[in-house]
Amino acid sequence: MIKKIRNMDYNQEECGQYIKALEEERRKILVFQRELPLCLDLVTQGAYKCKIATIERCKKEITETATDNVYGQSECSEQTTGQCTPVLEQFLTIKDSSTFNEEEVEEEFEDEQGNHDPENDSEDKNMKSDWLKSVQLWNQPDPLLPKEEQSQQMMETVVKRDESMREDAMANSGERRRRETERKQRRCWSSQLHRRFLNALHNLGGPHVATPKQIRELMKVDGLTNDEVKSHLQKYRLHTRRPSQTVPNNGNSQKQHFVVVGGLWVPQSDYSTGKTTGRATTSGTTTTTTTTTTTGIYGAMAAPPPPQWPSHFNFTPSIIVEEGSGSHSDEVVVRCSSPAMSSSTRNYYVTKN
DNA sequence: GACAAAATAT
DNA sequence: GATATTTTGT
Repeated sequence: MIKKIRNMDYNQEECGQYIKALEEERRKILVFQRELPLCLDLVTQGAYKCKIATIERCKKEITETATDNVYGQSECSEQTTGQCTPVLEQFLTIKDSSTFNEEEVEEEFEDEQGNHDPENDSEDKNMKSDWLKSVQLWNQPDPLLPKEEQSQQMMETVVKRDESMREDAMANSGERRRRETERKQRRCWSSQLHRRFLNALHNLGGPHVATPKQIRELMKVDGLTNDEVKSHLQKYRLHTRRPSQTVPNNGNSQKQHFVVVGGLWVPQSDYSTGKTTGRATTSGTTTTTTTTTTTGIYGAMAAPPPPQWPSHFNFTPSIIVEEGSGSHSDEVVVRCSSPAMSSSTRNYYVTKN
């Protein structure tokens, strides 16, 4: 008897381990459920069937044990039930664990999504029962139907189930993707930050020589990422690139004018107002194109800036002053906390002098 | 809807 | 790292 129970426990343990392993694999595959829906299906089924098998075996064993007890009497009536109870518990927990694991997986999603809608629970359960129903349909085809139709039905069920699973997987992965690819908060390039950027750019020999990484390192701004610098640099390069002749700038006295200082576009107002100190001397790359008159300004420039770009910045001489100063403060880092503040430079490139 | 900035993908 | 594309805010 005890031997029997031990044997049973052993089998359960063995099967439990197997289930555990299957579920582990299932969890792993779940990550690739979109690519491997069938694998997931197989593993899930494997675990499920294994559980069912264990449950059935346990039932059988229990029945046998009960029968033994009834007829074999005394021996271990209390002990046996005492030992059988955990089996029952295990039986229950197995079932629980089967549902639990699905829920666990879902919880993982929910955790990632961060929003768990309790109203959907009933729906989930319905869906689960549907899933189980389909399994049942699978295993127990309508006895009234002829064989071909049964197999047809089975196939349909399989296909349907496959499709629904794939759809689920798609939906989940889509949801997951949406979560994963949630956009980071926009970085606002304050004038100060941009100044640092320009400064670094200048130190590195101009926008076409400097690399994002170098720039970032030179800027020494906490939390600033390569990507951000890269993006900014791209925009900068784009805007400082030689534009196609037709700059709708002519006669627009509203627009600010710019000059090239050391390969950097600087508003003429800043550069020509005598604010520019000390610069002009450094590296060989420094080509100070002196300012011209308001009208001829772009003619002297290698690449006139687009009407919009730097006009939002105040290219103050502090570009040079900050040079080499190892100090960096977080104050230059501005995160657009509210949507209203984000995006347009019109709003957030404010001079902080 | 156009546009620009910033983020993200290739 | 450079460039293209997408998303986002105005």
